[in-house]
Amino acid sequence: MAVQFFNTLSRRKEQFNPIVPGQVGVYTCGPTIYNFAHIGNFRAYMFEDLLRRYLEFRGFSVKHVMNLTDVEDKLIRACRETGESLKKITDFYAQAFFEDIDTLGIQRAHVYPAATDHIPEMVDMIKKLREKGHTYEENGSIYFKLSTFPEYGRLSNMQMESLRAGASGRVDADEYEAEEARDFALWKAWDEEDGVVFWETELGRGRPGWHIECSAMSVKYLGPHFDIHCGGVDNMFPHHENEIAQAQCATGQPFVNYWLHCAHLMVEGRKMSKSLGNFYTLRDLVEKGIDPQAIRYTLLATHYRQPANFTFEAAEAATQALRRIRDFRIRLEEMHGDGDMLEQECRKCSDEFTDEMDDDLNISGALGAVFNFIRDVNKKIDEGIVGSQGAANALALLDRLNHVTGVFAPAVEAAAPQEVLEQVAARQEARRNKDFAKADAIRDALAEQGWIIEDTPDGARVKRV
RNA sequence: GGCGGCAUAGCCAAGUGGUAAGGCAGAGGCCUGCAAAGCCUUUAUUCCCCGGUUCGAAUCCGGGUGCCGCCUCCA
Repeated sequence: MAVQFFNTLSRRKEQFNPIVPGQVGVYTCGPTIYNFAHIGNFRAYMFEDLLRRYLEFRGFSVKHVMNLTDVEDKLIRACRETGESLKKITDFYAQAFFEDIDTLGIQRAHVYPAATDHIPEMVDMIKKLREKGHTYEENGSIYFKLSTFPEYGRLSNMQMESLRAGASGRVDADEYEAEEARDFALWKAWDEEDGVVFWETELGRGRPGWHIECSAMSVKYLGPHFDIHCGGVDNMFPHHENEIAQAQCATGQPFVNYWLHCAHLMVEGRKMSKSLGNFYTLRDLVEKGIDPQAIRYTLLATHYRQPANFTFEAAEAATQALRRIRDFRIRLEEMHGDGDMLEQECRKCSDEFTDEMDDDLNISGALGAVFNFIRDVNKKIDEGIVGSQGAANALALLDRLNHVTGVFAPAVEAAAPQEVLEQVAARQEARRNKDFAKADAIRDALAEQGWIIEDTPDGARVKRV
């Protein structure tokens, strides 16, 4: 089977064929760095991470670009309210963002273009749009004239006529300067509220509209026509529609072949919101003592187009699932001698995993295949027929699948200190002497210190709780 | 008002016409000095509700109910 993705443009699964065989350009809408990202944001970044890793697993060479929005209304407000410079705020939250994606094991994109580093590119694109008659000016601001782009609305299936101006209640249509409320700003003229946040350009003193950065930067780093563009479903309209309008009108070429959109995350069955008290940043969850890998697992385990529900019970379940995986690896590492090569099990697992993932990244099915593999191999280990080579084959497979998912890694934990090992030895001695009361006392004492003792035919195994 | 998504066991969640994956939790058993880990059995006669199509539907169609997203800058 070939890789298939659900393309928002066609609303169906399509076989994935890159423009240049073997190479894939991926652009993903990144964070506005004005605050710590919340776990809903990370669900989207996790999906994009999985997409990129799976494409690489399937042999594609991927170039991944993710923008950082570092100039925008909320940021300017933050500057005004805190008195800090734009750069100080964005530098701080950009660093926090990178720390967070490292915590979650999300691979770094190849390029993280920041909007403020690409003002000339944006100005350039706006000039092209102006030359081609797609813009008009009002009070120094430049707007995109939607009526010049009949294709508008194709991605989100929105009929322009049906869009009610200001329906969301967030904008007072009367105050809007655009000829039509649907038109969007390419360039915003400076006003007093912007303070020192402005650029002097050929377009006048002002700042770019939000949408233009993604068009300008994606075209710069991936070319006018590239393969995949991702984002959350909320970005579909108007942001991605606007990107398409800007890019296609400016370059005269088709823009993106596959649009992939990630559904939202709910928390404890409700939409995440501060007023409901279920709004969490990654840092909040880590502070609660949840293993970042378990957070990764939880965010990853639901198919990306499915609305997901983050619960603390699910995070606990993920913690236990990871324990099962890690314990399985420990067992494999202890295998020795000749025995079953596990070739059949490995092939079955690998094939099923790939088939599931080929089908629009069906991670749930793929994880199911791996857990079936774990059970089948555990059974053979119980039968005592697995040797070191078979175990090595199984571990190699887990490593390969870990490159895709990041959840099949061995536990990262410090080796037991000497004192603990001495206690373990003392317990073994007690057991040999049938002094089980003493042996159990030592085990209980170690448990209180966070060490689990498991007796195996080859001796005691020491693990962190 | 318009457009779209979702509703599967206690929890998370696959499956989208052929008789309910997987993980966690629970129960019983094997193993163990006892545990832990592992394995086995078990846990939804049923997939939000009501109709319809079909030999057959969780899966298709119609109508409800509920939750979620978008409709100018929120993943």
